[in-house]
Amino acid sequence: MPVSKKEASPCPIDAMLSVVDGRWKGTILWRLSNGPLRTSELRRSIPEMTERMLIRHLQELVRDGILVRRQESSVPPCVRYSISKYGWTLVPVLEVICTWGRNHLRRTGPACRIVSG
Amino acid sequence: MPVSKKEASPCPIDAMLSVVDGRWKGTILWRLSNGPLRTSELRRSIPEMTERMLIRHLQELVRDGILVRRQESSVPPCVRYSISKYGWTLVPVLEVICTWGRNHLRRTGPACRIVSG
DNA sequence: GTTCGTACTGACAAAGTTGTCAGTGGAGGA
DNA sequence: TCCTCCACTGACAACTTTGTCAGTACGAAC
Repeated sequence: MPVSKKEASPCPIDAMLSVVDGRWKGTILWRLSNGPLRTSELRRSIPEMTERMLIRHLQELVRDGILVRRQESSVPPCVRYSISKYGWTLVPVLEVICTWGRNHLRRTGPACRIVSG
Repeated sequence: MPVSKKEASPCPIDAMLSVVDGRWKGTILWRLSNGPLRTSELRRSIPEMTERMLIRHLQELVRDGILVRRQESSVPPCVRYSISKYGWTLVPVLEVICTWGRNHLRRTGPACRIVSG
């Protein structure tokens, strides 16, 4: 069940976009850029997102090497997601994207609720 | 008939991605970053893309203010698309995306055919 | 006078993404 | 005992995006 639509593309732009693309991936990465979070913490911090989609996106980000999944073998289970070393190379790119997007919103839409809020 | 899926989102990352997202938008922008092109020139330069999709993406990019459409009132019609002044602010962002993507492909996939080719 | 090229539109099918719902197993609380 | 929490899976419906096909108007080439 892939979440990102693109099959492997040889275009670097597509390749990059396929990593962050997905309805909630950007948001998830912003949340995690403040430090590791448990699955349920992430879910509660993005109430519009369903648990199903969260988990699907998390799995893809882990597959792409952007996130690390760490599980404490306890009951109830405790799984913590964090941005991997490789994932951190993506963060400055997201910042550039965000800067442009913020400016773009000033032309068209309302202020941001996710990043500056 | 929207091509980009996202309704207006207050998140700047989503806002930026909604502009470049779409199966062929990145490629179209790369082509046009070398100078204006006619519709048919663009179509021929990206043979995997159908004319229908090209036109839909072009219209969205014009709507978003990224491209400018200039029509010479001649027969047969001659329409030329170019990157707008505002659109040029997007190009450095695409370059950052491209750089990361190229590196990402080195971890996983083959070399690029669209940008470096 | 039939076909080609140009830049498009509309209707619709196919494919891809997201959302909904139910269910897993075991600890802990009422 | 029943219910909740935790992190997840599977089946499938709903929606979005992409692709296919036909058709428009006009002139020019053959």
